Amino acid sequence: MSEQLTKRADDYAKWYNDLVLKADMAEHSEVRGCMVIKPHGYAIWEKMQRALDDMFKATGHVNAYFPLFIPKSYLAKEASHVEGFAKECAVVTHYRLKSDPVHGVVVDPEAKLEEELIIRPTSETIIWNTYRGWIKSYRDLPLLINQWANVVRWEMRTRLFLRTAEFLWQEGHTAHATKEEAVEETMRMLDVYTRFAEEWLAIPVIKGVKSASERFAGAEDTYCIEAMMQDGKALQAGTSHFLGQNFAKAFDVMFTTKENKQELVWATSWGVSTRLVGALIMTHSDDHGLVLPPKLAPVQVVIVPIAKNGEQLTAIGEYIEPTITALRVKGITVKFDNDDQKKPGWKFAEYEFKGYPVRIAVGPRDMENGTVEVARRDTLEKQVMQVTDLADKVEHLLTAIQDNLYQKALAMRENMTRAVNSYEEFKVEIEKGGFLMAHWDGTAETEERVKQETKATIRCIPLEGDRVPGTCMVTGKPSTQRVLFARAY
RNA sequence: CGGGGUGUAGCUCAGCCCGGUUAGAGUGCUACGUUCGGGACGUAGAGGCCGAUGGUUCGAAUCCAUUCACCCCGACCA
Repeated sequence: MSEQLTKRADDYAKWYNDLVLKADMAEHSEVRGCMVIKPHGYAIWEKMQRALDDMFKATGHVNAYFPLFIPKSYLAKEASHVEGFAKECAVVTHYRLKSDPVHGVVVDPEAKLEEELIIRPTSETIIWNTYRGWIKSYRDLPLLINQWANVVRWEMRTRLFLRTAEFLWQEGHTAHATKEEAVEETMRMLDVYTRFAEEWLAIPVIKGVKSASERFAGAEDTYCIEAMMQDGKALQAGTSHFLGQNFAKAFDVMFTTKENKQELVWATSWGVSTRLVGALIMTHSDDHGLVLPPKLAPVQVVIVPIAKNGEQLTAIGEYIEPTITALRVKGITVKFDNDDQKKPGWKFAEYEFKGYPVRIAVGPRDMENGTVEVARRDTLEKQVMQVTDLADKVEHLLTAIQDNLYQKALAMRENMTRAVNSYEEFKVEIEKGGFLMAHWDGTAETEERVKQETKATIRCIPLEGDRVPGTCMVTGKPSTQRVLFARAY
């Protein structure tokens, strides 16, 4: 194999980086902190978008698009929001260049903006400023809007897909007449993300609420789904915020009730990003390369003919054609790789590395026997199958792979999740990685101390499972339930 | 912003300590032939301002200074 991949056990971070680059998903751009998402990576994101967008539509949302540029003053209107994002905003100060004999082009000092624009790190402010004009009456509510967009957060340190200066995401922004409706919406979207993670990404997640210090800047409550990567670190896979009336207050968004009273609107926002591509990689992939759950694989089944010459290739094409048709009728994406420039062995390695879930090899021997060789990427098992009813068998196999990936990820998480009862035990256990369920007194001081001393943070206060009270592992004060601690991405 | 590293062929890198013909390898690329059930082989070829600038020197990929870029580890964050 010419493309040597670092082993996970040797250096997990390097393995991840190598994999992203060598599987042709993305590369570093010339601009620091930014990446080029290449077709194989982007196709995965497109599949995610499609599935999520359908789920958003099914829950009553519509798409719209708001500007990339936000007047600087908007950000300042919500106190905690500005505090959260000010440090990482790119700012546009001028609107024109002019040619310069020495430097080619320079910023035209004459073209300074009256009010500087920031490039959105998120869109709450501009959206709520717009909503003010849209919402007048209870009849205008609820307003359920999503946008697919890019955002920029000037990060000091970046990693492909997991953290880049610019990234792609969706952000839902909804407005409601009552607190109850807004809370309900927050939870509904958290459930949508949970279903998406488990059914599509094949990643089991823990639903929870963030502690105050991890809360979104401007939210009353931030809910999240937390996933565990193979190295035992946590990764936040989605968030849903109950924003209360904070943005309505900041942007003066009032509506007239049935009783003809003026009231502030209740808000939510929720989002997932291209970081999910990173989550996908770090959950399922192995030392042989990318492993993709069938539901998100751009191509689910690749067929590699093994032919000595053009006639054989044609014969194989005819032999397998009914299967290809039958697979496509089932909505399964199939690629018949009849490129005679590349050899079968090369193709095997290539498709394996890029994570195609199922590979079917067909050669002269198969045509004699009425068979094909079917290889599954998740287990690397190969078996010879009769070509009869092959499409049905492959369909079942894809389902089995999807299920197997989820079960494997779940088993891994279960193995690496444990309850700890003392801080001493915690300090030892956290070094081994994984999720630690421990009692916490609910104070920011204790949380901060644990973070400083162990680098572990409270990922969330789980909404489900063990909710038995106890005493804080650090201070011994009362705790309402165990919370999830981990080191995180 | 601290610490470490790397810039030489499309890619991965050697050469640099100890300056000296025409700067190398593997891989990829092009052509032709033999091959084709796990990244084939042979033959012939194309491909480089050695990151940039300035010094030292008869002579610099190599020594010195400056500078730029990127990567990795930390602090900050989705």
